[in-house]
Amino acid sequence: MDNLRSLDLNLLVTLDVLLAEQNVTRAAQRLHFSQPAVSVHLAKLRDLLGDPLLLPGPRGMRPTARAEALRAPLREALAALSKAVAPADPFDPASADRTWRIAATDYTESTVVLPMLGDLRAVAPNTRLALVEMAPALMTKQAEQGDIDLAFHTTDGSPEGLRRRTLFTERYVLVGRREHPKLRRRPTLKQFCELEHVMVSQSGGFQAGTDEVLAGLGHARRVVLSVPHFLIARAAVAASDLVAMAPERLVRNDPALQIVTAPIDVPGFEISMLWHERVHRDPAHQWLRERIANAV
DNA sequence: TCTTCGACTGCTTATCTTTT
DNA sequence: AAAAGATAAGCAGTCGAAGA
Repeated sequence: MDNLRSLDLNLLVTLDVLLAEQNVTRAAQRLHFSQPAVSVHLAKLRDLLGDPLLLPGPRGMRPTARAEALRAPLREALAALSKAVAPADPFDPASADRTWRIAATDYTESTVVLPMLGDLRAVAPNTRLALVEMAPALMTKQAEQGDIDLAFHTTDGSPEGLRRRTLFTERYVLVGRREHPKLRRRPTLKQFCELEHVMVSQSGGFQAGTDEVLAGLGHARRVVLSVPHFLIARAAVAASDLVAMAPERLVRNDPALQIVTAPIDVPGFEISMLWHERVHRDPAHQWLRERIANAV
């Protein structure tokens, strides 16, 4: 590439037209330059390439052997460059064979990825999906390096420096197994506190938003199981008399579960999808993001 | 950090030179 | 003599260095 540093690539465009027209004046017209401008271009090209390139002959300007040898490769190179800087082709899901890498928790896998999976398989059958563990601290870097294409996170506390789009707002509901004897009707606050609860905490904690709300009301519940993932909480609830305050979308279509409105109002959360500026305008990424937004 | 100034570039028009 | 190419002069825009 070093031999290109001293070369104004526009001169090559002029040379290409000159070789086609074999006439400085006509080349100038095609390039929308004045004749002297193209004449100067030609002089520079002659100097640069150490060859007269075009010589006056019996019928206009005739290319030298060097110029003739340049004609085809120059054509090809300019066509390739032109293609490279052309607007990106629109994304064609039917023929695409790329792999998507998405950072998600088990909750967003269930509520965001699963609902769009069938659609994705049907519309883009040759693409692949890799779900990777969500690590908020690494997310921005992963997105920047292209290790992940997309991530999901609660809008509150989501990593800085990424583009985002809100997908939905989630609320908490009280959930227990179907036929749970204490959930035939909406429990009172006292009954709610007497139930045995399971909660989700990455760090094995026993305090969550629900407990803060209860504390504000002068109450406390009995959390007897703390698990790091939503899906195991759901499974535990389905298989026992434990109950949980769970995100509604995670439990609403599960026939093994009974959903009840809780006697307290626990603030929900908002889920956003996040992506890097680098892929913001990429047609393939735009397509995927739109697909996901529509599916939820 | 903003402004100014000079060098440089790439074009134009006008004109000269060369070729047919 | 006409057509085509080359050169000259001038103008506008850009860029980097220097100064406020």
